[in-house]
Amino acid sequence: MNVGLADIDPIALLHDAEMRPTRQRQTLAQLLFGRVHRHVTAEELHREACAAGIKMALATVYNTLHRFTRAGLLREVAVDSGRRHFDTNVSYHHHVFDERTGELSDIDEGDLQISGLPEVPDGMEIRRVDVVVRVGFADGR
Amino acid sequence: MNVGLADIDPIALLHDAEMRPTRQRQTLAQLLFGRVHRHVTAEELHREACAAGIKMALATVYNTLHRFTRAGLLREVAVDSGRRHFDTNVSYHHHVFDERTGELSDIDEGDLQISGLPEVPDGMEIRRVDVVVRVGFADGR
DNA sequence: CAATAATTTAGAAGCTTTCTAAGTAAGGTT
DNA sequence: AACCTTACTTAGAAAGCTTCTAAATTATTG
Repeated sequence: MNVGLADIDPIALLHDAEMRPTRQRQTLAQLLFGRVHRHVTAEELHREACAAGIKMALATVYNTLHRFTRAGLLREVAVDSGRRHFDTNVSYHHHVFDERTGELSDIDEGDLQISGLPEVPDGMEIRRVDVVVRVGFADGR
Repeated sequence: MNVGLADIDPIALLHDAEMRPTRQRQTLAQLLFGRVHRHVTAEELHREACAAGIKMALATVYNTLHRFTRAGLLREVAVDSGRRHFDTNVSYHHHVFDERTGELSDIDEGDLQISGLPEVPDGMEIRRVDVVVRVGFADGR
């Protein structure tokens, strides 16, 4: 349960997403989908790619994160109003956000349950439900 | 339920929040707490204040929103990673976010229920739980 | 009314994200 | 391979929101 992913083939993954298998995208796919599920921001992922020796423009990371999201490989999570967070786990689940560290972690599907989602008007649909449990030190800060 | 607030006295409100009753803060308090519950961004509130004839620096609006939040008069809602949203309704409730319009609306307390909130380690506490139901057109865009 | 402390302000600065236009790489065809 | 076409990457600029700074103003206290 949620321990990891099968080893993936970045080229096949990119092919399925109808994206050309460039060196940059292969690197990012490897970093994102290579092992366990992850939560990343563009900046973090960019730093990792550079650290791995594959320098690329930050704009490329942004472009790729958006393409992956559009392809259903990533899901965006609205946690803070400063930066965008992306989650490789696209199945239905919710999050804990640690306000000290800025770290995001999954709540296993089924642990947290929601009932009473509102009706939406005809022609509209629920796109996503974000539940973020924000935790911090009990003593204020 | 949730139709409005009693008319407030901005000076008393500011006094209770241990904030000096400046003209700017009185104006903002009036706009925020004068009638029904509201969701605002700094930019919106600033525009309203200017439209009401009380020009003030955008920085003042930010400062005041933060002070009000710290005083428990406002609550921040994490919905989009571009701007901060503040809600005058600080009681426990959740939100619907319309992705077309960028508008935020309340879900009445009790309509949407959550169970199974996670345990947090000793010394930590749950600061806030944000539930945002994101809606949009059923046909993609 | 003077003295002190808090607040406001304009503008600059900071950050994250997006845009632009030019260069580069990939895929398909011969 | 060589070629053509289209997709992708890139650096840098630009945009958008928020915070900072230092000086001027305003509120409070004695």
